[in-house]
Amino acid sequence: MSERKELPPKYDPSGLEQKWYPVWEKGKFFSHEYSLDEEGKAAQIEAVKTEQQKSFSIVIPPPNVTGSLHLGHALNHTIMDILTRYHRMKGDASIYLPGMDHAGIATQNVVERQLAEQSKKRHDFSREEFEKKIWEWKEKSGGMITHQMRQLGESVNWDYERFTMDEGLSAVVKRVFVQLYEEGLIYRAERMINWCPKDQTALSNIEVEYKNVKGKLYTFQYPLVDAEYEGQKWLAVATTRPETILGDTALAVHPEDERYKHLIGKKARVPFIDREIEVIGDDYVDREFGTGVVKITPAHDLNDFAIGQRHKLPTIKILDNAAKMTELAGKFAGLSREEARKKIVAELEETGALISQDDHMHSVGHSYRSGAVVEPMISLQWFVSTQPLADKAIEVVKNGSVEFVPKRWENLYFDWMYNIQDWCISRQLWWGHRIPAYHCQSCGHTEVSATEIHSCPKCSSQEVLQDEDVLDTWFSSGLWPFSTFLSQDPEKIDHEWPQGKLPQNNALSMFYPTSVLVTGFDIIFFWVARMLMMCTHFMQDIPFRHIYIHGLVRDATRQKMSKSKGNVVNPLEKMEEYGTDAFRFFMIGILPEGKDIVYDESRLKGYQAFCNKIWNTARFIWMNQPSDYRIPEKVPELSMLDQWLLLEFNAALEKINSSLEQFRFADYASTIYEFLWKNFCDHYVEFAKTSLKDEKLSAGTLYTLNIVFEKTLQLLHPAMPYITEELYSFWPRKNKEDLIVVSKWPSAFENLNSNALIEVNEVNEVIHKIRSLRSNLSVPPGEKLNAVYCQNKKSNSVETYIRHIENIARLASFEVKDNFEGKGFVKAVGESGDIFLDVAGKIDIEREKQRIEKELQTIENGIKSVEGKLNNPQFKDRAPSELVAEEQEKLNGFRHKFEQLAEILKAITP
RNA sequence: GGGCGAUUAGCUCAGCUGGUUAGAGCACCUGCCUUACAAGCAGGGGGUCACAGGUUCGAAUCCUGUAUCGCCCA
Repeated sequence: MSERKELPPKYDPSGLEQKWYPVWEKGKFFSHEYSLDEEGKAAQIEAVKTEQQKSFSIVIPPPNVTGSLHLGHALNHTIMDILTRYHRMKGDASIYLPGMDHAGIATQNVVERQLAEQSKKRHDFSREEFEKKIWEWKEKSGGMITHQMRQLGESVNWDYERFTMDEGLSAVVKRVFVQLYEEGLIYRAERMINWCPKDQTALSNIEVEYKNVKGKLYTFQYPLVDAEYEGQKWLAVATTRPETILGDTALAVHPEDERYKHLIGKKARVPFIDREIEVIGDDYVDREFGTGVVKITPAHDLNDFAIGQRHKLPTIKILDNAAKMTELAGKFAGLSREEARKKIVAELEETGALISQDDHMHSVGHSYRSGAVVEPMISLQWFVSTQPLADKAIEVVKNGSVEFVPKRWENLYFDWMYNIQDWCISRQLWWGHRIPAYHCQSCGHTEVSATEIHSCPKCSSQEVLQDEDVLDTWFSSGLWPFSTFLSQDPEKIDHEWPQGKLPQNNALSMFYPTSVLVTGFDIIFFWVARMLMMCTHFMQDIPFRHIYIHGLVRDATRQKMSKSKGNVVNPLEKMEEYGTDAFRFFMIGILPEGKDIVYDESRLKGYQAFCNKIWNTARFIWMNQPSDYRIPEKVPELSMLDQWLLLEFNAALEKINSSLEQFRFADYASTIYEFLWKNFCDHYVEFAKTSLKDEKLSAGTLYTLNIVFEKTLQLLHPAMPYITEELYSFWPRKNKEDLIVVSKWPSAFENLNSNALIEVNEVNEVIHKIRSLRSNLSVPPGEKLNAVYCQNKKSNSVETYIRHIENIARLASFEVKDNFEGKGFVKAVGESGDIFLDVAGKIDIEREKQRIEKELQTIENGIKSVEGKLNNPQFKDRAPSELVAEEQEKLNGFRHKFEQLAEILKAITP
């Protein structure tokens, strides 16, 4: 007899992660270069997929290198890993590609803060020195996320790990920039942009978050020159930003505003500054707002800028890059915007020019990264001309090449795409991809080139300097779905691209387009839109087939989780507390369809209990079979009970397959939860306790227990990788050395008798009815009763499984008879027959009466509802005839049951 | 102001193409330490499907309106 290792008696998740992850990683089982051979054995194959093989690919939405995984990531990553593990087991050439983006501002901030601790600043170093410091930091501390990803069990291919600043990806960025420039889709110009005074850089529109802020609406006198309004020499003007008065270049009124239209063309004088400006008419002005007169500061307000352009107004820049007042602000020069506002309001008040100041809620732009109030400014920056790119990106979603799941997120996408504005891509940072443009100091020519330039191609001057700015991080993230694969061969990029040919390689042809992008809706503009624009343009093909959008994880009170609120949950802590498997299952188990997710830890506890249940199920099987047991190659004879479980397994498998194909993860989780707990444990294992003692049944039972449990582990594996790998290693299957991670996804059992479902359901009903009666009548659990069963329709199972019923329902005897009358028996009416239970002297008649009355009520409701339908002549005419027949059948059933129950009620009433 | 979504049991949610006596998990109540599991087993209670109309033989499901809540854009 061969020795077998002992299955530990208690489920203990700790240690499973450390045990299995290195095995998977070192064995390269996450690599598509591993696949299954014909016998289902893991084998190494070439890195080229076979003809028949499908491919499945996911590139990670690159997390920020300074970050760590929060619950949102944990959810996101669990979903991606489930999909990848599922497709890998199905035999698809699968890759889940990991990596991070360089997060320009955030990373630079981290290192600047470190320098600040040593009382140093970025500018104390050269650009090269500073970049070197960031790389050092990245090597040392940037690995937080990869550590967490291993803990979470993510089956990513680490050989393909990418970073947006890698050599290969940087080469792609350069080539892309040059090509877009040559196509006229990148330009440099002075435009109104969003400026973050704290980080001292331009931002794109979507990096600005508008928040409603309590401010004040100041109304003050604006002096008129050679004009009057209602006998006064001034106009009342309202503003939320009095400090911008100094940069005013016009006053504006609505051209049809009867109050003011006669003033159009007249002059006003800017307070504090001796400058005359004109009163103009523009229908942008809202007559209802404030006094109906607005001041126009084209240099510091987006709308004012637009008006300024229409009316050819000068722009006067009164704020500098640090949001301090410039020389043009006269005596206020050097003050911050906040100080200047205070002073100006105070002076207006002193001179009596301030009419009122009222509390006012208004929307103010803040930098998404620093939180500072963003200053709209005119500035020389680089832009992507997005319209032509957006047209293609809209088209591929319109024509169904790319599908959002759930579909309605398309609306948000289209809405944004249709109103897209040019994208400001230059950032005044040192960390990022430096713009490959060179400015000649002598002739002013700008040359854009992927290779370094040392002399001006126009005037041959040697004084050529590379542009100081770097590109928006999302410029490189937008290329991620193909740059990650293309960067396999950095040399190819430089050799082949300049010849006008987009380089190809194996990885690209195998994995592009990727299968699905998994992300939160808040990121649709950041990644989804940009990836679609850039990839569709450069690859002439979509970046991904599906975009699966999930909600945000909120706390139990539906608040967004944030550090400042202190309600963040650290996924790593929860994984340690409950086990990674329970945590992962929890993440998808609570995932509603297209809604935000409410974090409810009691569910997590519940899934830990589920892990325990899985473990104990394994132990039950383990303890009830010989130590040298092997699942036989030849299928033994299977009873109806066995076939019932196999049929239930098939049903669960089908539901699981379709759930995963349709990204319905909560359905996947609940299907397997229910199958294992209810069908397998509560019903089949209970039957098995009797079957195993029966010589005729035991072989089939052992086979069924083992084969179904093994396959159930496989179905569970994508969601719960660790416990399934651990238990699989104990399982008495054919190829003992194989790992579940590369095992073959189950297919349905064949050649089954579908009557098993009906027959075993009948057995289950009989058991349930007896138990229910016992409980309702308060029969003590130890009391063994006699029972008789009269079937409506003859079937074999009930008679075959008398012993099972006796054991499970705790009966002294269970007999099947054609008809039965007996004193002291209580009768229960079931769908498939009547049950008589001998409870002479043991029952509580009142309770039983109440129970029956209640049941009568339910049936009566049913009868009424069906009768209503059948008595309606229109129903009979218009409803499909099968349905009418079905309803008639139902009614007969109800009536029969009703009569019988009424009879029982009469019989037990003294 | 424009758009999107939600409202089903105490809580979190299923219910997909209209046909159930409206479901699940957790919570709750009752009984049980029955040698796989008390992180368990068995039994049970609990809902006018937000409201009002409409379409239909038939509505939780489709349409219109109202209310409340949430999100996005301005």
